[in-house]
Amino acid sequence: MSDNKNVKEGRISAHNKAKIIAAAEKEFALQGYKGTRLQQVADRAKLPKTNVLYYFHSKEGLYLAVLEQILSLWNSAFDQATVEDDPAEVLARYIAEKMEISRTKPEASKIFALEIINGAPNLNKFFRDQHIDWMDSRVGLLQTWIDQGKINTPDPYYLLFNIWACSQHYADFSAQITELKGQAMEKQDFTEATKALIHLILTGCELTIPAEYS
Amino acid sequence: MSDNKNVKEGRISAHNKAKIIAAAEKEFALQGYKGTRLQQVADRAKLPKTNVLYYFHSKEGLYLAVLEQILSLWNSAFDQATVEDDPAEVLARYIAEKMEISRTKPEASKIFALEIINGAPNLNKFFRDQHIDWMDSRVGLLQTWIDQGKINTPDPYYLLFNIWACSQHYADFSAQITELKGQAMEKQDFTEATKALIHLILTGCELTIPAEYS
DNA sequence: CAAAAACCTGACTATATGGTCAACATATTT
DNA sequence: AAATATGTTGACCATATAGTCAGGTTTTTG
Repeated sequence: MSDNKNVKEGRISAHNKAKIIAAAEKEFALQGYKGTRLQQVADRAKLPKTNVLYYFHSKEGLYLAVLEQILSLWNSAFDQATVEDDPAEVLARYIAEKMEISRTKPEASKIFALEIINGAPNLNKFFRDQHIDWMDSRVGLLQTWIDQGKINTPDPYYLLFNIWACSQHYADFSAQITELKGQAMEKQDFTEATKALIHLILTGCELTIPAEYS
Repeated sequence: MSDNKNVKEGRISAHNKAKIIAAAEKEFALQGYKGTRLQQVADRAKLPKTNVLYYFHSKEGLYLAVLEQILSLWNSAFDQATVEDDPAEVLARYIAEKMEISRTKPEASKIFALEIINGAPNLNKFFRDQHIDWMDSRVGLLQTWIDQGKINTPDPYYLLFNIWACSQHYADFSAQITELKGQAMEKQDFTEATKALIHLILTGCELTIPAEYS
């Protein structure tokens, strides 16, 4: 995972890698891949630029390391859901999870968005196949629920796309939201936005909203 | 609008400006501002790079011209809706319009998204104020409908954000959607996606879906 | 406590790219 | 048909930046 045959296993200073990746995450999210300057990453991490290159042999290597860490955020309780579970519970929890990521990891969300807008040239390397498998599996589950008449929605693909779209939006478009609401969203605002989204999606699927999410 | 005191009103060759802007739109959408090379814009427009600089004195000038054109897409029938109108009709039509823009102008949508992810440094110059006014007005309208019990949703802001999020998603994340669905969305797929989204949002607001959108 | 491995970094380089400029070409006006 | 405004372009430049390298320091290991 993290030992991209870079250096033969950094011991004490794997600490530095973390600092650099954290700094790089912020820079990539704000400036994009091409717009990010290694010098700025180094400055943010309070290390000389050469040190950054020492751990990650190239800008691309650094970017891939950042991306790899970001993709781990896709893991969710929804992965293990089965037909036995309650659709309303599962979906509400999934939406809440996604919203929580947007709140706590907005940079990760932005980098993911930038990558996809760019045509996902790097994601495909180590994400594509498992992502497709995951999708097939989850679409299958949702379709079963639809067939059983438990949820009412025209298409499981579009349902998932719309959930992702809305939850990601609160991270990716935070600048616009801040302008239009007059101030940045706080934790409390996210709680309300999450409730609103769960209300919209579950009601939209003719599901009853679980008590803990209403 | 288009005569940024650049050149004293190009006559025959305002034609070139259009060619350059169209080329730039594609490049900026795919590569981002920093990632876009003027040479590539010029190549795509089949003109020498110097000619691009002749019409748009700088890369930033070109970008702003592109952005300005994109922002005109925000105009919508929803702008003129009043309390008298039928909320279901108005919202369904608005969603359909937004989806149509995602289908026919994906580059514009992507550039807008990139700009906002970047913190909207340029949008604020000539979009911010009117955008805020528009939002206040439309939120007011929706709130009236909510108060009248015509639509059931917790918050007009989040309703609009979620509509934008979903409709934009089909343009911005087309690469991911193509991977997961196995092929790029065609016009017919957009028709289905639009129906699915209208179903989700209107049902989510406890509105009846107008016949022409079901 | 050596020796080796890992870590650190200032000085440098190759290259790419936004932008300038001056000479030239073509339209437009009087 | 001058004269003037507008359009065209190759050659050039200043600058920024990813990446190299050699010589150093610190840490780990036997």
